[in-house]
Amino acid sequence: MAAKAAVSRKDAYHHGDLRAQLIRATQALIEERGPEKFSVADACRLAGVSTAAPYRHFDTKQDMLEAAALDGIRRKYQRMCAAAAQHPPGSMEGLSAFGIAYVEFAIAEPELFRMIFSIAGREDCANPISDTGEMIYAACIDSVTRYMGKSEPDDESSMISLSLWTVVHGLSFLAIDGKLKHPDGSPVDFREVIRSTGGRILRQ
Amino acid sequence: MAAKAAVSRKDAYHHGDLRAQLIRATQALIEERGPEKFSVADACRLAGVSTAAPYRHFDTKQDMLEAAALDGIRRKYQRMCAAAAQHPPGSMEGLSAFGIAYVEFAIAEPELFRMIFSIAGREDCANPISDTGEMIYAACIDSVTRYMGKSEPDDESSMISLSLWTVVHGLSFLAIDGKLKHPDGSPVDFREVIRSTGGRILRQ
DNA sequence: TGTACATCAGTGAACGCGCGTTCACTGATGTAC
DNA sequence: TGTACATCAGTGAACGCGCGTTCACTGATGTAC
Repeated sequence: MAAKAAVSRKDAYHHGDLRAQLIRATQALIEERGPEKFSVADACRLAGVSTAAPYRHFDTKQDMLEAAALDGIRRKYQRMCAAAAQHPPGSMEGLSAFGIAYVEFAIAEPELFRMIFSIAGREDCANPISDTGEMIYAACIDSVTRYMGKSEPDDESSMISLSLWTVVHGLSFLAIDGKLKHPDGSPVDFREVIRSTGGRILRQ
Repeated sequence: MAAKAAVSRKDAYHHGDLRAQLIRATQALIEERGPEKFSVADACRLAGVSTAAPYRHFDTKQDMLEAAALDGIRRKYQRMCAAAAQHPPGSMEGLSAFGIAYVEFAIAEPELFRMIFSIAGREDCANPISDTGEMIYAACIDSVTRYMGKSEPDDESSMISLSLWTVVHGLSFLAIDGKLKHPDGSPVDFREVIRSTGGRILRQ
């Protein structure tokens, strides 16, 4: 699916939403061609504005990319929380849903998923992207702690959280790299893997 | 550590090794500045040759990047095999060493590690990078099958291999993104995690 | 061993292109009176 | 309600730059005789 101009030039003037729209355009282009090929000019074409317009909202190209990544991880966090909220807090089902939403986001927006982590990994100092990542991890530790019937996180619950995160993170990358297959080529259901592996880790 | 010219212009002439040297330069630059910032011209400066020289060995910039990734995954495969070969075939220790070498490669060359998988994941058709990945996975299945005392891989041994791969792949990304920490900030020893989680998965 | 020559693997200058960014500008909007 | 004006958020033209790639070339090497 080729990206197309979403807004006519006329409507773009003072529409009050250009920042958000440029972020969407950036994300769409990254998925379509990869972050290496991304250009500010392309994002402008897609949003239907002049190439100077983004500089009212972002300092540099790098800022645009980081804003796109930040928007991505925030959406991811929201979806994970929404999925977990369908189940009792601290339940096995809630934890599974939390992890499943993690992998689903990676599958839905693989290039953005990759970019989120390569930015968060490359930046030395604390930044909003890492902060949101910390919130996700904190929510995981909290659920695990509740699941185990404890009032405060301890070494055990945090090590278990790390194991769960490892599995979910690993599954995400294997899924978007097309490796989640049985030897005969049939697809592996990552939800099943999360439920079974997650169960085994939690029950030790 | 800034990359520096490794060879004087004089020596570069007909040195018979320019292809390999450009690959090393490409890898060094990717680690230093990230793949987005990589340019053919920079690689030439680092190798001490003119900007036209690479075109004796590569068709395009993209070819150079792919050659760098292919060289990377082949080195990784060799190191993993060398590490596993220190232990009896099909032993727990051999499997752990195999996985530990996987994560160690990711930690040593994080940007190359990322690039290997984003190229392998993005390419539709089979390519040499994916082929090498398949060899690594096949070696894992083989070891697991031996460990379980079976003569042929079956559903069980391949599912266990997938779980092990998930853990090792996930740990690699968490490690290079600086997430392998206890809540108090002290580092988590990924070798311990591999041995313990791997043991639990293998023993079910 | 010496010479002629084909081939290989570089050089260095040049190219056109698209990019990121800047600038003076202007049309649209909201508000004070 | 109508008008004047400050501010906001765009335009469009332009810039200089560095890039990927091409080209005719040339020095070094290996080989046939």
